[in-house]
Amino acid sequence: MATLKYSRQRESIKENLMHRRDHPTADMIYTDIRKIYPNISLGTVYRNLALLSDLGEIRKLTVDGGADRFDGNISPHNHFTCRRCGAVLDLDMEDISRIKQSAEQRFHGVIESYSVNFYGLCENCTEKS
Amino acid sequence: MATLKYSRQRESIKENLMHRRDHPTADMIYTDIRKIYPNISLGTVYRNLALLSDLGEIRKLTVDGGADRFDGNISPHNHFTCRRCGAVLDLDMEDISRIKQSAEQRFHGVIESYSVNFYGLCENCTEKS
DNA sequence: GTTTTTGCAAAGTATTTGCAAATGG
DNA sequence: CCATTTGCAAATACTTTGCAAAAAC
Repeated sequence: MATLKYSRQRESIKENLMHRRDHPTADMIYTDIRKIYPNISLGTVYRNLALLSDLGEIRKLTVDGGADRFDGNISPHNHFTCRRCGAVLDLDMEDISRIKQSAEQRFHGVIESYSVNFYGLCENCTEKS
Repeated sequence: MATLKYSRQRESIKENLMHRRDHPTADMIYTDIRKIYPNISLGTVYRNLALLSDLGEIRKLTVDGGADRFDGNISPHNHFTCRRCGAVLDLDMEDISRIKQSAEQRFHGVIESYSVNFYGLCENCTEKS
């Protein structure tokens, strides 16, 4: 049955994710939440991130190099990862969802989702080049 | 100066990658190469894959869930990953490289590359649903 | 009271690295 | 010879998991 029960840890994790725009790793969230719940464990953070992601309440981002990132913004949008500082940023760009239809055209199977990641140097790191 | 020296292990790894279309993980390549060089170590496989990837002779693919994949085909193309069997397939689809310009339009930084991954069920797994 | 969630620690993957020996040029 | 590469093993990074206690309902 797996009825879902409330937990303040989970609530706090979601809350944390909703109020930041930096696409943190599980560990970054853990560090942050510990200021409120000093006894929370990293395992609990991972468990709840997986659960929230399965529920579709948050989004998990797999980017090149390093740990997975998490995003409280589930509306369709794409990301940029800076190869120098590692920052993961939202990209403000026109809708490209037609690439899904484009991929489906000659594909024999079911395409359920897709993810687009851009890489390069962010504004900050470009200046410091 | 880091002058590049020949190594049959590296040659064999590249050769292996060039003759398969299944986007293997480092470990899959390791298993295969050991039939030819039984003493090769997994570390050597990882080192050479990283080197070849840095040289631009092969491509490293980071996909959701699990180990990185490697592709001997460096011409621009996109991939599909099956959530059931884990297979990573090439997608035969129209050119979508304009999404890069689209992303650059309002972005203050440098976009050097991008990767597009589609997810769902492959033909085989769709039938068995 | 029963079920879910937690904290802790240990285990499980995936990948990298230090070092002495082997190989390449 | 000198520089690079290798094999091996240990180390690291990230994530999952077993279990008894705590919290939710």
